[in-house]
Amino acid sequence: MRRRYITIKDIAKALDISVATVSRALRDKYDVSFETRQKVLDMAAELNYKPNFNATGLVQRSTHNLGIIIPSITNYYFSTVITGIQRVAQENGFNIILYLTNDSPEAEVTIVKNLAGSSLDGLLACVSAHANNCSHFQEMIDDGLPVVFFDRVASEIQTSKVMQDDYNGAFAAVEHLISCGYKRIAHITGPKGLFLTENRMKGYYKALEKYGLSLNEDVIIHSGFSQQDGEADVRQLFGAGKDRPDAIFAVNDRKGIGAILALKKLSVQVGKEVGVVGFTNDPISQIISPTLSTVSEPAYEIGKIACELLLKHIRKTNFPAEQVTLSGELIPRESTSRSQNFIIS
Amino acid sequence: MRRRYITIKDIAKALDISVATVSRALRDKYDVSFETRQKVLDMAAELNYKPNFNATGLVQRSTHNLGIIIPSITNYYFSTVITGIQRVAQENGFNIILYLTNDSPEAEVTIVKNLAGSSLDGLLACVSAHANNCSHFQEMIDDGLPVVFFDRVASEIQTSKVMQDDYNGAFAAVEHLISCGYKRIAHITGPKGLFLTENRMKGYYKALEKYGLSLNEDVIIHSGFSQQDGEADVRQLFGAGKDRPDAIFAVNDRKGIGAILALKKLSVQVGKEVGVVGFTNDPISQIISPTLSTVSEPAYEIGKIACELLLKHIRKTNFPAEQVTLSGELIPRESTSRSQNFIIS
DNA sequence: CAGTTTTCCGGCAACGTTAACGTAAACGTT
DNA sequence: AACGTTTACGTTAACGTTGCCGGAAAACTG
Repeated sequence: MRRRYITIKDIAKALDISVATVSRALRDKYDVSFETRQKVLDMAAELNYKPNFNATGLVQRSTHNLGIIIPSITNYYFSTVITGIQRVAQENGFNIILYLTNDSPEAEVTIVKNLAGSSLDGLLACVSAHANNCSHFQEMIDDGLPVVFFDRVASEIQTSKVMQDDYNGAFAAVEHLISCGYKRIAHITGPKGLFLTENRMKGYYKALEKYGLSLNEDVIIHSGFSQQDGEADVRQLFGAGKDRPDAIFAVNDRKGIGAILALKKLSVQVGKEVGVVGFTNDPISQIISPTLSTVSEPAYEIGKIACELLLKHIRKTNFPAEQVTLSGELIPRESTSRSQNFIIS
Repeated sequence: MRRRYITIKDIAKALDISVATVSRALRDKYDVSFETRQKVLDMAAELNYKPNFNATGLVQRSTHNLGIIIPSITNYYFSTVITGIQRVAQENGFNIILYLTNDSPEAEVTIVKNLAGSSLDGLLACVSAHANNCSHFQEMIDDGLPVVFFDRVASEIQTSKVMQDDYNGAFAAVEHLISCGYKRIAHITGPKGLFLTENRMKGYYKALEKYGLSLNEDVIIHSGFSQQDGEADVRQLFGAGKDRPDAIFAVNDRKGIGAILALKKLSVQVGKEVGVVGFTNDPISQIISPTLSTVSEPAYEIGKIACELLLKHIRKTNFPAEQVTLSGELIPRESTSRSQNFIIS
């Protein structure tokens, strides 16, 4: 139980006017003269008045809180998206409340079901990797809570979504590998069923098709999104008795990093013997040796736009759902360069 | 303006009892019979009742929101601390609200001053790098808002604080460098005046002193905490006409990474010629080549304990301030190994 | 100058919940 | 049988704010 704060009643009493007038004056609305408004503002500043969001929220049926549901924040992409969201939210006087699912669908459902409806004005969501069902989000929307998806979107739900151009990004990545002369290109990707995974895979297929390379299901591995997953995938691809690929397209940089590390352990010369390209442009991709070729993702921009869209949904009921796709850029680095000579350390 | 939610009034009306009884039944308190409690619970489930936090917050003078003020979240340490905080908060039914200062003292002051007091039950804070004054935090505390500092603490403020053992960690790092035979050890550190910076510097001094190495102010550089700062510091240390150091103790891994990259650009063999040790045990320190020796920080644990302490302050007024120091561990890797041979890529 | 409009302000109810208090019925006690 | 106790509920007043309505005073109209 906190100390009592200054309220508009205190201001009203101090100036011997009514609370209604104070309220209007503070919100700069109709029906209040210049002088009284000035007096109220001065007194509010003097008493260090802070509005009580619980009270305003109660009467206006709104808090100024936006929820963010995200698998984790300990990687470059997610933390940058959140930074973008936070920036827009702060500029517009909204708080962001963070919920972490740890990529567990059960945790996600629990969190969403427990979202006390009234304590949130809107929701930004990135679905967990192994989600098989998104009806809990649909329920929120039916309840009248605006929801905007980013990155890992729930394709079956009709609402605004913001993502990078997974299809064309993947296409560019694989096209780049092909243009470097790699022929047998593996794809280590995320869980099946995820829209993001599907789209990057389609780009991969399309590039192979365009350049007349045969599609080989053996070199496509579905697993999680972590560095460890990347390492394990490569160990599998390069296991004994396998027909080894000469290039790897990883669904993201973390898996690409894992791939490079695993290849180095296998004494494979990355770039020269086996090309690797990732997706994200995580700063770490410039630090690893050899540096990792990748496709940049506008993470900050995605967060920013997602939040802006959510605010539009909040401010205007029945704001039509928009689907925004931001394009990235291919960034060739050493991991797809055959000319250089990298020594295994 | 959201759709109206089910309230306890609806439940009361449906069962033809009073709202007070419903309220008591839902909170499992005194003065309600087993049968009516059961009826209320069933009806609440049937109607999908969700409590309105604005209303409870208003009457109890509390929300279930904890604020986190932090310079940024796009690095391993901070995002991991937040993950720890989030976990504890979620388990205890608290939300966390994120505020980012971007290491700008002005932004920090603005954010703290605008924290609508009534919308927060407590505050976790990590002060910005160039803060010269922490009176805005003191004001919050005087206002009755519990505040707990973590990592970068404001030493002059009397409240609970959680941090790693900067002094002994730094001592261990420098002692390790000395034991590896490095003699002229530079220290690239954070801004002056920060408690964390001071403590790590004291550990550095102490190790030099213990092993009879002379202290040379020329090889101590104060700057920011980023990788770029680390690179710039090394360029300065290894500039023309300088008496070059043969080892670098970086205040954190990001600067250590920057140092390694800069040294590689200068064609200096890291480890063999110049040893580098960082602080944090960021995963990236195992990915860079050569891998970076470091002192681990229990980031998740720090977040967890900070949040637990804050909850204690919230639940019990005048809970005595505690100062928790967690010890890390020296992790020697290639960047301080003279035997190995690293080729510059 | 009477009548009409505008300006400015106060009173009151409401938002959903809880705490304090009141009370009727049932139960125990001697 | 008369009294206190306990149990289980209802009534009411807050919490801080805003929206609606009404009304007095001031300003404008012809």
